[in-house]
Amino acid sequence: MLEYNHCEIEKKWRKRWADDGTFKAAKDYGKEKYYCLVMLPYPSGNLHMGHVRNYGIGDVFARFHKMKGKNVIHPMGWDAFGLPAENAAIKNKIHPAKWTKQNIARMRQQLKLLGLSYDWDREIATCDPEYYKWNQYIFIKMWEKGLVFRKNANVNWCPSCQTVLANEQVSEGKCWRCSSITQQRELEQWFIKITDYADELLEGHKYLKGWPEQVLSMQKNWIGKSNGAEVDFDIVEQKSGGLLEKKLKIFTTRPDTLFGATFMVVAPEHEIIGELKDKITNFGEVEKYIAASASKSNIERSQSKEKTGVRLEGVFAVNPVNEKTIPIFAADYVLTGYGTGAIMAVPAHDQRDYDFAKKHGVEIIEVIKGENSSVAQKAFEDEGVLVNSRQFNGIKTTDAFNIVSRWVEKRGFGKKTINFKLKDWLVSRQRYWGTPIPFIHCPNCGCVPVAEKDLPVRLPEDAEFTGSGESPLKTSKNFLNAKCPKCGAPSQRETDTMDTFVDSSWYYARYCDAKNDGAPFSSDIVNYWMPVDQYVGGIEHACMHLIYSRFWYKAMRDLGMVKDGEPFINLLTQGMVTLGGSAMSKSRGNIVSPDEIIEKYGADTARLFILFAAPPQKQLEWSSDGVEGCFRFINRIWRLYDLVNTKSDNTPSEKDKADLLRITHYTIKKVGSDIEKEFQFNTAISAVMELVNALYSYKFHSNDGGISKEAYKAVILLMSPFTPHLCEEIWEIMGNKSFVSSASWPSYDEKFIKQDNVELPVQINGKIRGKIIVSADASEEDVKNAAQADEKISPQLKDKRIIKFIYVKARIVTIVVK
RNA sequence: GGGCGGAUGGCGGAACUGGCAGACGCACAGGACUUAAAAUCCUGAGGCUCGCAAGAGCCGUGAGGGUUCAAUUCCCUCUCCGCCCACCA
Repeated sequence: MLEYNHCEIEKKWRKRWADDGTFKAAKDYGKEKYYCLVMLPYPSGNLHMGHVRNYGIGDVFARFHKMKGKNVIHPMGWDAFGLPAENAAIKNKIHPAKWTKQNIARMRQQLKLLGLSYDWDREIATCDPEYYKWNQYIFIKMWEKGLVFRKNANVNWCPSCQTVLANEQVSEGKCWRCSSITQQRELEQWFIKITDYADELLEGHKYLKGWPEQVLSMQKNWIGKSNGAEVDFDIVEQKSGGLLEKKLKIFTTRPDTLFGATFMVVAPEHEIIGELKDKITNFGEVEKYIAASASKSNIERSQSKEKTGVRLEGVFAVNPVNEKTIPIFAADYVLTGYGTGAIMAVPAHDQRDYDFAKKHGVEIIEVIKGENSSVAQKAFEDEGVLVNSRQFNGIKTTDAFNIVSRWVEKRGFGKKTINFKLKDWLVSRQRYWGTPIPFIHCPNCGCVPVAEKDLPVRLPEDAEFTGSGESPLKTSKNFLNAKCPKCGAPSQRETDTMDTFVDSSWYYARYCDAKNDGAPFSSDIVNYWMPVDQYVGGIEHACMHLIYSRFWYKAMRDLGMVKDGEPFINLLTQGMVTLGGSAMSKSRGNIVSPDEIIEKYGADTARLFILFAAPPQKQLEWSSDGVEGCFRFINRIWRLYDLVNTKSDNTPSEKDKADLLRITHYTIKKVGSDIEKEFQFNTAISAVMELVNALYSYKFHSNDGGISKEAYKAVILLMSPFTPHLCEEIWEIMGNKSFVSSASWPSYDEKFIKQDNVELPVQINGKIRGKIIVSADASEEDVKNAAQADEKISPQLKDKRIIKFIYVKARIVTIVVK
């Protein structure tokens, strides 16, 4: 056979696969399906080793299950909207669409070089109107269902550029372009009511059996369900002593500590401060504090050790359980976005309240007593028994939660309630390169959705990208001016665009029916392919993308578009490929491109190497050490063809043949289970290496009745998901007319794997003292006799008494002596 | 501060459910082939001590303790590293 020429071989099979349509998903909806999905890339411009790993892993699953006889769908597309394109437009005066299309062309080329088994007919780019039309369509459907609403929210604002900045464009509180100090500014924004699904998102975890525990736990924290109570506190004016109509509603997870509430804290943004303006005697001071905390970034606010705050003089709250009047503070350690934005402070049993109370000289009352507990130095946050709590004294904290909240509820000043950390999804962006939100603002009718027949609302091509002033969409008169769909009055279009997480929340469904121009997809087709059988992507998407998608799918179900509620049944979160400790990314500038390796060694080597280097879930610090080893292994497989077909004068014994048969069948079993169950591609590959090593040391290739030829055939089949071009070439040389990619995965027979005799280590008092060979199904008595008779073991037992004899079947013999 | 992971030779990593730690590969060393080199094939190897050698003994999975005939694996305490969240009441 000729020398292994990766260039020619890989080129040849890329073309053959494309011409043949080998990887097109069949429209045979009666067949068992397998949906293999990899997270679609952002077209940053260049593939890096992290991509190779991600798509290499996906490709192994897709190819493996195709060989297992399933109808596989394995699509690819581009998450093509987003900020970098717009930044490039501002910096380099290139239109975002052009920049994005160039990048896609380049990266598609690189992906194709890797020989990934995609059905390219289903390729999508989220920036195409044919795709984002359906973002708009579904968005309007959600709006009709009451899932979309508008309210005010803060954005980062650069006063010098007069523009809204993304978090990413703000570093250390300064604008990325002009370094001005940024401000917070309130704008009316679009939201999606993901909180309606908070409970279901949590409950749905029980269906996600194939998800890593780590991701489920991260999502659980993110959704952050907590049981507690809302309690109303009356407010009195100090001067008149009169009760005000206004009440202060707080959320607490510790209603059992109500008697220990000695002050109240509201977030600086809390509306009650304005409402009590006339009653607060130090309002000037309070305003100053509010302004000071507004200028702090969230990070500053959260990192400050010091608990700052200001007392609202002239008003008091009344603790409803004991009618005590207690002071009210405004302090920025309380967040406006969580609960009611106000808390009752129980300094004895919450460290943050304790610190604040010490600083501002507020009373600390102990209401929970634990064993040797004391609140002299710090808060006591553990469980205990209620004290100083009137009729509840002596009750355990574990019971008190319910007892106290029921009592509060009966008395009418509060109720049990559930709170989530999960907030509604702010989906509007004041940017150009995203899906236009399809609404029109009419002076008569208000905010009106664009009629379905007029979708998509296309991005205008004449927008200007200066980086300053309002959103580029506002610079296009053609875009901006429109007629009201209801009354026809001259109106203006909404100029906000959608968060790109919208695009990636349902792309997997579009892949199933990617060319549909009458609907986002046909429900029947999606219901055949979905849910995704194996999703592969980075752990960094554990919370945002993987929660938004789950939500979106449930919302589509409630819109009658799909039948189930969970889009991804199994999830593999692959570890990042890092360089210098951080993930490869264009913005960090630590990209290692696969180009050089592909050119020098070929795509098969690149794929094999990244999968062999570590198990898929593990973080991997990049190093090219070992690439040569993988290339060598590929060459070893290549040359093995000649060796296996070489005439030999040696005749194998029955044992030689049985040994080769055993390792062959064992390897088939091992590789299949490593791919399917363990996700351990590195050990799957090393198992094949061992089989190849065994074939090299085997001396009877032509005289064994075809056993070694079968073993070699197994090597080619088992390696084909990892190094497909190489295996196709050898498969053809072996005389096969069809593709190895479409061949059946080999099967194994346990009867060949089972060994007649096993070697057992013999331990005496915890030390290995010898080895014996016994029949695999020998009885404990037989093993004991064999061990005692062994020439190395028997001297060790002399003059000793055997206390214990343990035989772990086919593993180890342990003797304990005295 | 909270949550979730992780730590094994010079390096990447392996070890089923508590059962021979270091599979497989890299790097390294020696040998064969070669005028020579590359490539290839074969062999060796965790550390320490003793021994010319065959071999023998001891130590060894981040540190310390525990359970067990037996611990990389289970329990307790601690250190370091990574990721996510971050004053969540």
